[in-house]
Amino acid sequence: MELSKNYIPAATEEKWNDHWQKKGYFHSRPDGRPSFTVVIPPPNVTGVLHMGHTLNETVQDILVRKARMSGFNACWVPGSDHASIATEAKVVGMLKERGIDKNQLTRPEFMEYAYEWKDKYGGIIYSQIRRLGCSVDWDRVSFTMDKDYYDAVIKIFIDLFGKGLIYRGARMIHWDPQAKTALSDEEVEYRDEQGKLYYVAYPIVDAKGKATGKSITIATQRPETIMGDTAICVNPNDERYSGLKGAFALVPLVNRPVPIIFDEYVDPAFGTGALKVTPAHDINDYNLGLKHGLPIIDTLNADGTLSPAAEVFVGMDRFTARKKVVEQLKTDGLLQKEEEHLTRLGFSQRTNAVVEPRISTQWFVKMKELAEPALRAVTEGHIRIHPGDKFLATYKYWLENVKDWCISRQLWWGQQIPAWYAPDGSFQVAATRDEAYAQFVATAGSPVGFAPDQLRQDEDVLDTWFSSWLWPMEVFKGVTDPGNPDIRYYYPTSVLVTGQDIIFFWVARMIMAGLYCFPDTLPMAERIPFRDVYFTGMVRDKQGRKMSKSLGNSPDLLELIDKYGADAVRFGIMIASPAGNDLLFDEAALEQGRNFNNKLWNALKLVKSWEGRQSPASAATDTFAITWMNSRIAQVRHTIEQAFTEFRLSEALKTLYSLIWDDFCGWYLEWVKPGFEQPIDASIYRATVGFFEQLMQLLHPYMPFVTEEIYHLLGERAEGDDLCVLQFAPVDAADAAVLTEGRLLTEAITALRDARNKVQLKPKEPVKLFIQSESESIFRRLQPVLSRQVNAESIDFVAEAVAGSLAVVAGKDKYYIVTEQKLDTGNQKEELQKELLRLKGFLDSVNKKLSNERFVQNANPEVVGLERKKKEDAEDKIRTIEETLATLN
RNA sequence: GGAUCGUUAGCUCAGUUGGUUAGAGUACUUCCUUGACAUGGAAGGGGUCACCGGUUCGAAUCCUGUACGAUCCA
Repeated sequence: MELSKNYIPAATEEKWNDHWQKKGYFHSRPDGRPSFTVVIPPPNVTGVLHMGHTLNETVQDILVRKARMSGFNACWVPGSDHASIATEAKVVGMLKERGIDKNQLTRPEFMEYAYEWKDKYGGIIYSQIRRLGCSVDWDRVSFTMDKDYYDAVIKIFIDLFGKGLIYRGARMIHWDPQAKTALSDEEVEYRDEQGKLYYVAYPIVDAKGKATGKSITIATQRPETIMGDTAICVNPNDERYSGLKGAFALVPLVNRPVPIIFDEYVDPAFGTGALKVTPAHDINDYNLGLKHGLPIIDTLNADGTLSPAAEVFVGMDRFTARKKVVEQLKTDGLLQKEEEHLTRLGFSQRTNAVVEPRISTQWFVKMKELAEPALRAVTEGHIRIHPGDKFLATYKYWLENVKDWCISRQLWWGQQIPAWYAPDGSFQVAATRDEAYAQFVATAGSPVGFAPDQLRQDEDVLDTWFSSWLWPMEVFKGVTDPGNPDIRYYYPTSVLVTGQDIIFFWVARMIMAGLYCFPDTLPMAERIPFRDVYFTGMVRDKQGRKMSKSLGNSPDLLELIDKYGADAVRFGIMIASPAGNDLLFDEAALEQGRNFNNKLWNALKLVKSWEGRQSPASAATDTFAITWMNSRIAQVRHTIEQAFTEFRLSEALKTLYSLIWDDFCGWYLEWVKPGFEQPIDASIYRATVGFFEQLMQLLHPYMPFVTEEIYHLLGERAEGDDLCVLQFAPVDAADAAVLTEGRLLTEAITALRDARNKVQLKPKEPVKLFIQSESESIFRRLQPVLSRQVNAESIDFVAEAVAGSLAVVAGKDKYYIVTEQKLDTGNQKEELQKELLRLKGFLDSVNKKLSNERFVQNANPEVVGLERKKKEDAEDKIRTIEETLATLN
């Protein structure tokens, strides 16, 4: 078969995806093997995979494929979440384009459109996961709005409510005026914005409302909330205002007298030291209001326009109203000055609207009781956070300071809250209307004065995270069908791979939910949702900026795969991705991946070209290359195994890359390569194919397509003999002596090539080589390889310098190159003298250490021994160079 | 403002409990196109490990502080 000049990924990727799937390799069902379970962090249905996902999915696939090839029953569950705010916004947008107003639709009608949207766009994510080569179990795709999943969410809600862990109440919450819904604390992103501080004078009046002619000046960033003021507050220790006890201030624009109150909360140094108190629109003011018994005047509507309570500018948007209020204050002569002010504003994570603090009746989860065991699960080591517990402190801090979780959202796309209201406003929590009615009857103890169909279900839905926190359990039906064979086999899952940005949103809450769902009679180790959490870093662009839609700096995954191939994309993102650190995404890394594919491909071409010209195996064949390659592979496999246990996947890949490129392609293949059109010994050919297969197997988790392709091209495979399920052989022990000899050989080759290079001796020009060494017997074994690698037509061993030769020193050995070419050897002496100087400096430093009594006394005996060895080596090398220099004079 | 982490070659990063005069990749320089691969080969140059001080026989590594940067939280 003719192999193409370069590797063409597109030709193989689809083929192997189909093959693996047809074979059902990625489908898992419980059996006698240990399980290795991973649940995908569900990307939401609205989106496409960005580079952050790509990194996450690649890491998971590497772990899963490695486990699948290592005796585990690997199960990777794919899925997506319904992303209630984001999806609803998209659906509303779609409706708008069709000229439909959401408010004119019934809830079921809206849901129909939402599902239509989900069916159309929800699949994009899955096709991308497939293109990337992810070995997920497609028979287990889960979605947070699936029937069972929906039921699970409702069940947990009812359960938590029954235990008093969910309550309904009026609190100050974060309000998204664009999506017109409440948000949890975590859904608010704070950013610094340049704003203005307005200094406004409030006339002072006495208790009877009579003007005193004086005024008090406050500084505010939000003049549009002035109409909601119900007090002015100053610090009791602030002497400037001590005369105002019992006085009142007149709120501008609405002329309402409000009391002047005193509280140490106020910072006298900020602004004027006087604070306007607007309990309806600021969390701190709200708390002040509670403390001082102030009335609450809510001057904003749900959509962020001014409400009738504002009295002025009613119906106007809050930001327009701000300008209008400022104008009016100017007209009234109450605006004293404006100054620039840097302020931190909260934005809705989903709609980017400026969030309003708002008092609202919502549903909350009590977090304290859930947080305590979740904290213990980590601090007691049942769950390990990687890398290096970098996030342990963050995790602890959040759990120790956690506030109640607002879980109701004023949306339709999501699980509708199972609370049923009677006409009098009282409610029962139950899965169905009938159950709720029965509960009303049971609670009343007598017939109630209304019919079941008069019950009204709560209009609101639950926060998406209130469904995704059940993910590791419910993808195996652990909530709706507890104790089923799947949940018993796959739970706890093995490792969770995710971004550090959702440590609170998701990771912490999953741990809470996992511990809550299983009875605490079970040991904690069986209740936790996963044993290891691996946080990947953030993917940034070349300049270190976050990748974001607004910057447009996030590349399109499918385009990258088209351009470089899925394997190269996986390689590029992994090689640049030190454990847990942010990675600067640069297409140059993908190029490196593509080049690596090509290198593998060309090595394949070379090996395949030998297939047809094997000569019968002969015992006399030199096998140093084979012994050495064997040991190198064993050595690297140890390193890789160790790296995997520590989730240092990038490092493992680097090691493997170097083993394949440098050792296998760079050295080994050159060492066993037959001469032009010469036959190759059959045993060497077989060994070479065997090494190649092993290397492809090791690389497979990282680059599944090209390795599977090469594995099949290397030889005829029986049905079902596929790399992706080929089990790893036990790791051999590496032979240290052979590795040392290998180093001696490669160092000799490099030194001799360097010497040739420096005297402009063409590679094609053959030389006679003489070696003066105490390791003669080793060199005799290495002779065939060495002579070919440095183009020596003969190698002889000598006891002293060869006259008229080019002398080369490498380590403790001396080499003499003899050629008929006229050589300019002028630099040779200088080079040696430079090296001599370096070595002498080194020897000095070693001697200094060894002559220091305290070092010899205090240091570890092994370390002292090492220093003595260094001293001897350095002295040997110095002697070698000096002897050589002497012959040059 | 608080907390956490970081600062090593032009760039991106390794450097595991302190112990060879600090390593990769990439970029750069020189040479090499006939037989796997120029998406390549052979070789080379490049770092007082942010800064100050301390602990130690010995510090990129441990400690105090400074500067700068990042992230999270308020």
